Amino acid sequence: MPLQADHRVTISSSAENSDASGYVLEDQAGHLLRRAHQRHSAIFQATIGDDQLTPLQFAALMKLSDVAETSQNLLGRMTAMDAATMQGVIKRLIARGLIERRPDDVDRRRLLLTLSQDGAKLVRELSAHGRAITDQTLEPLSTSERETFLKLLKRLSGQ
Amino acid sequence: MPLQADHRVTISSSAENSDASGYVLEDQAGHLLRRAHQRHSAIFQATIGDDQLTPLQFAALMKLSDVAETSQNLLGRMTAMDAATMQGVIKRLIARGLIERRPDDVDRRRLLLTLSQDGAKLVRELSAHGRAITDQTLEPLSTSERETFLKLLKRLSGQ
DNA sequence: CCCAAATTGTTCGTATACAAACGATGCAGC
DNA sequence: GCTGCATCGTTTGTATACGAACAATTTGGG
Repeated sequence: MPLQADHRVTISSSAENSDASGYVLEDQAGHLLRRAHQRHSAIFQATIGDDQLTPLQFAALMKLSDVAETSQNLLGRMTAMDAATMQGVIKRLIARGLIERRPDDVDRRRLLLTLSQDGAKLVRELSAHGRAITDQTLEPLSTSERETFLKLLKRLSGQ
Repeated sequence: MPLQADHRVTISSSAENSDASGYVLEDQAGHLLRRAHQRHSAIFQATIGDDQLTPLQFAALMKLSDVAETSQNLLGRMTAMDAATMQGVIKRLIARGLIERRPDDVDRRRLLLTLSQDGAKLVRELSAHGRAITDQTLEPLSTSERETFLKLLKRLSGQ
């Protein structure tokens, strides 16, 4: 059986018969969430205005600007990062001088984190970019569709 | 200022004033997409019935069962994986004996991929699990909400 | 007072995710 | 026929993502 020209794709007989397995990748929630997330990451990278900053680092900084000081573990839980991931994100933010860390006098297992002055400054500078990123991510939707989408997405986020 | 008991969280004054920066992490599309995707990955891991299989590998297998044979590059594009990622996923699927690879006689830059017999068998066995995963991911939504959500999510996926 | 269980944070290993660079190959235009 | 550009796949490096294991510390119950 010769392969088709150009793309070299051969459709299997089950696909020709309206996909007998009933599994269309393009319709699966997981696949679509991944793609939507990838598109969001690309918008973030193009819009944030600091090519050393990643979405996770930005989330940690923004949450720290809300709470002023918190433990590393709690920051991870507030930003949906597990302990190993949090450790790496914190390490890079400290290396950039954007946050500071001190042991908790009361519970010596804990480390307490705060924004440094540079971190606070960056947060003030990039907050508007953060909102623009969300806006651009949701750009294909009308105002009421955005509301509906976010409401449903929150229910799927386990929060 | 003494830290609060238990969680050691101090709310910054901007947060007390209804979050002056206007950036609430929990309301951002990017954050919510990430959490929804994490929840999906956890459901996948718990439901797929093969703890050596990852969502990306499963997607590649399911797409290959549709198309019978295709190039590595095209498979990557059909499953939203870039070339470097695809290379790693393919390597692991070949190592498990689930797919086979041969050079394209017509265009020697290309490699052509197909499911092996073991891969085809695994696809038959796990297709239903794949549909169950999507079902469980969308479980918090009613039927009409699912339809609405997927429609909107597709628009945000760039497809 | 002791001990088991839990919590916090680090490290390791594996799997994406993707930009950038590179080599091999193909193609179109001159 | 040659060349520039594009495509394909690999490799490298960095950043998550997360399970598992470990050490240090805390806590509550016996």
